Amino acid sequence: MVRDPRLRWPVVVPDELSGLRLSSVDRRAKYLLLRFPGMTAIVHLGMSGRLRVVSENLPVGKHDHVDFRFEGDRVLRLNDPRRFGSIHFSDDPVEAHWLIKNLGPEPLSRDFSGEQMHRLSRRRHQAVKMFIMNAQVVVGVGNIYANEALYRAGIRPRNAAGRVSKARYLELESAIRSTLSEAIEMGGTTLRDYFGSEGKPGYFRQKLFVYGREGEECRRCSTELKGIRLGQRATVYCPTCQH
DNA sequence: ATAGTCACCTGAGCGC
DNA sequence: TGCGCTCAGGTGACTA
Repeated sequence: MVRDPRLRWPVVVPDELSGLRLSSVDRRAKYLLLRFPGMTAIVHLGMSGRLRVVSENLPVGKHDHVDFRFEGDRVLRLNDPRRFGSIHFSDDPVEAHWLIKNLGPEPLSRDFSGEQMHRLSRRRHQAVKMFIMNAQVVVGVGNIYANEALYRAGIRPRNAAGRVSKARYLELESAIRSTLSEAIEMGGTTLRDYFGSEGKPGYFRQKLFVYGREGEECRRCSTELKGIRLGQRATVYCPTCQH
């Protein structure tokens, strides 16, 4: 039941969804895949989206845009203040969906490698930070984790992707893996008003080396961390530890 | 084809 | 207390 269809794209629910039983929930990149027989809901939470299972009697709150109604009185309720999220439905295999089909490898899978990043990056002048935030290269690396991974790998964000050596891409691969694994372990990163599924903050913020620390001292060498903008996104690095 | 910019949206935070 | 401004972020669309 769509209360307000105005998410990133207008929400359109196919009639055939009615009566289907949710069979499983998967994930691809930052998309949640709610699998129904013959139909998949592709849900992105954007920046501020939350899904909660509540009673249908729970008063509808501000920004409660969509309800998936289930048996009994339970509903899966989407709340998304900033409306950067989205919901699509596909009765074809999701791998063929336009949002999914061009996505790069999962960063925690064996399909992801520094080797491949190196190969893909040849002759590219784009900044390496933008390169690893490109979902066709690897998925799941947003602004915060791109900053952190580059710090861990000792690479300057502004370096041209095509000039980063294979050895450094191998470093970067493990930096991305460790950064994301640890962040997941700690429940993600809470900044400002952004909270996790239980309404609790993510504690990875305490382990950030550079993100949000512009002007503060590098935890490793005490150099003042430098802030720049890259692709219109906040970028922070240590001029001493990262080259 | 690649690279860079724009746009979407709301609430937090800040200066006055 | 309130007003207005800036910023944050994911990612497709657009421009050059």
